[in-house]
Amino acid sequence: MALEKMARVDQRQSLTVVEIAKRAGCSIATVSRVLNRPETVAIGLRGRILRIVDELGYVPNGSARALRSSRSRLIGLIVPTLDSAIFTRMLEGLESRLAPAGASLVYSATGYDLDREIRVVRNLIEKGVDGIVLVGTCHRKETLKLLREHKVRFAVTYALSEDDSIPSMGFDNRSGGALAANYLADLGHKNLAVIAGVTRENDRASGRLEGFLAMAERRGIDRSSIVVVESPYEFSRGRAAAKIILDQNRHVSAIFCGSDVLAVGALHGCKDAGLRVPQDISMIGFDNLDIAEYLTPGLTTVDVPARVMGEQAANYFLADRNSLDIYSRVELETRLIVRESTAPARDRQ
Amino acid sequence: MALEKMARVDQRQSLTVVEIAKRAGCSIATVSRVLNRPETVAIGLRGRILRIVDELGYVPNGSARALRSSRSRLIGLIVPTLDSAIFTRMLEGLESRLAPAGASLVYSATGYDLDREIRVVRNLIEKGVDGIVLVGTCHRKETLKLLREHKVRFAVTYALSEDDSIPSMGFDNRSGGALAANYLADLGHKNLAVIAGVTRENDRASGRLEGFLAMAERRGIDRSSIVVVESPYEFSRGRAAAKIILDQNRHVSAIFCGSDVLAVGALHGCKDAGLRVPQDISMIGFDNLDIAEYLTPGLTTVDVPARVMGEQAANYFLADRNSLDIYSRVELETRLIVRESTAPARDRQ
DNA sequence: TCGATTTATGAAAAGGTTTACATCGAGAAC
DNA sequence: GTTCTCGATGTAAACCTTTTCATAAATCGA
Repeated sequence: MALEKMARVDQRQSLTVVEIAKRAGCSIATVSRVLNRPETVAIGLRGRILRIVDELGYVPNGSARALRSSRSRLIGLIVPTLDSAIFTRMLEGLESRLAPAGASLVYSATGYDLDREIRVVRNLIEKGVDGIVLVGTCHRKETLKLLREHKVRFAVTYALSEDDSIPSMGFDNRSGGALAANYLADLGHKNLAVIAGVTRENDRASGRLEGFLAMAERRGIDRSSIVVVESPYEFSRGRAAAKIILDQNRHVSAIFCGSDVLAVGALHGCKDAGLRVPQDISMIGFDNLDIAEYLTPGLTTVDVPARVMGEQAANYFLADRNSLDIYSRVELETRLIVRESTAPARDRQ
Repeated sequence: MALEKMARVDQRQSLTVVEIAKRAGCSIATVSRVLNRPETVAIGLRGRILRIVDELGYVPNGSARALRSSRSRLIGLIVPTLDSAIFTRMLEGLESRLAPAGASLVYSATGYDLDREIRVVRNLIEKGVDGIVLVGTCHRKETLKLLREHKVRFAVTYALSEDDSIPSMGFDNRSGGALAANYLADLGHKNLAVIAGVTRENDRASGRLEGFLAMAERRGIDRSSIVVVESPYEFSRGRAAAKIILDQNRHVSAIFCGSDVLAVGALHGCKDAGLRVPQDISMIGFDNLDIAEYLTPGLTTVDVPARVMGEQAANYFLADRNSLDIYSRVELETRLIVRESTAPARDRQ
């Protein structure tokens, strides 16, 4: 009797495919087949096994599964940070597609540090992820080397890779910046300023800035006349940057911000300086965060298809080897969303 | 020669502990030891092995490791959504502590659906996570059963569990609501309204509402006089809710919102109705999102220690069995952050 | 110097699954 | 009726670690 009890305890300890097979009177191979490709098992036996699985509450051991099949159903997501809601939107897009397929998302942050990115990638590879989503095209050689040597599927988002061998689902940051410059030029603004993100080792921030400057020039605005300040994507930094710009250049009539977060801060910076938006100064953001619409004034901004990027990336990782090419490059568009923070330039001294 | 080449290809295919051992002239056990408890291996041999590991770029196979040691270094995070930045803050807190310990975060969303939560939990257990972070105290029995049967460490956040056997790191939502009611009473407001989150199967939303109503009553405001509207946490819903409230009750002088997201919307709803905040109507939010400070007017709100909850949860999951109790319950405080969206009640007809 | 204790290393099993290959039976083709 | 195919199932190896136990060497106390 004591023995029986112990046996029962033993069973409880871990419920494996062996126990299921025993109860169903079949081999463990068949149980495995039912779990993975049910159509290959005769309907009767299949039903019996499924019922037992359900009754006993059997949950397969993912580690064993991953070890043997070398597929973990884990997708790594590496972003600079989630502080700014823009990456969150991509994450939600990814997860929404991954979850129904039984895949999960492993999240890691780099804090905009490319060296840290290397370590993060290594860690994710160690965890056995089937794929990794990266942000931007600028990465350390070692990062790519790791990815390639370990044959981990990966893709780049929030930008389009020039390298054809690197799958990317994103948009052209330069065009986005150009959109803003073009619109400001249309409104007759001639004295421009930019609060860019930190452009060092950040292709998105530098792309937006470069695109803005190039288009401004094309529209007849002297590039060197444009005041550029870089700052990290934080409300307070945007505010401070606006202050710096306005202190030094009272005649600036429009500011383009590399992100909506910066723009929110800059809006306050203008207020601090006693300037009204858009009457005295126009403001354009980038990202089109949900909040942009609910600011006062509503923020004119460049919309970024963040959620779609996530969904498309999911498609890519879920695709089987053959149809990989179909999903390996997705070019999306930015569009200008005009709200109340921009107005025609007033003649000012 | 052809054979040699093939052998080399074979090696490339997957670099394991065996190869490291071969090159170091030791057993695989020793390699494993160097990787896991380096201090148990003689310094010389250890160095040699480490160098080889580095040279060859060996990365341990996490699945095999997890299978054998039954620890995956994966922590699951299950939240309703990341749309609202409040959960993002916790996520960042969690990740910031987990990453240095070599652990990673697996993210899953439930969309406020407790049945979906069951499936998500099962999926995470299957992935072999070492622990699971849950939001709130309200869960299906089956969810807890799964967690217990599979002996997965778990904790509840954003609330305090009444059940002592359930670890929680959170705060009392009722007190938070009470804080708001108390302050509005202090300001002399008598005609109150609440835009609560959807309270069904949501202990946080209902706790905040209940705490608010109870405190209002204590402060001499008739509970039944308070207008309550429930809506999902979306800007547009907050706006619509405010409209409903103001249409039906022009004499309402203060609105408490169950989240800052609702408050942002409600702020707009007031503007739509031609009311000025705080001169005509006061507004209090909940969460103290970063944006709250940057709204116009700055939003008075109840601060939630989201990041700290994440950090504390990480501590709990990182703790070893013995010191588990120390971390298993962390009671945090909410505090009222007063900004410009609240003002003393004016006498109005 | 000798036995006792500790330290460093190795051999081999175990962890739970997937999958290549073998087997068996039944129906199809001739 | 015999051979072939095909579908359903079983057997056993393989995936790559960690870890227990054993062994050998080194240290220590007396």
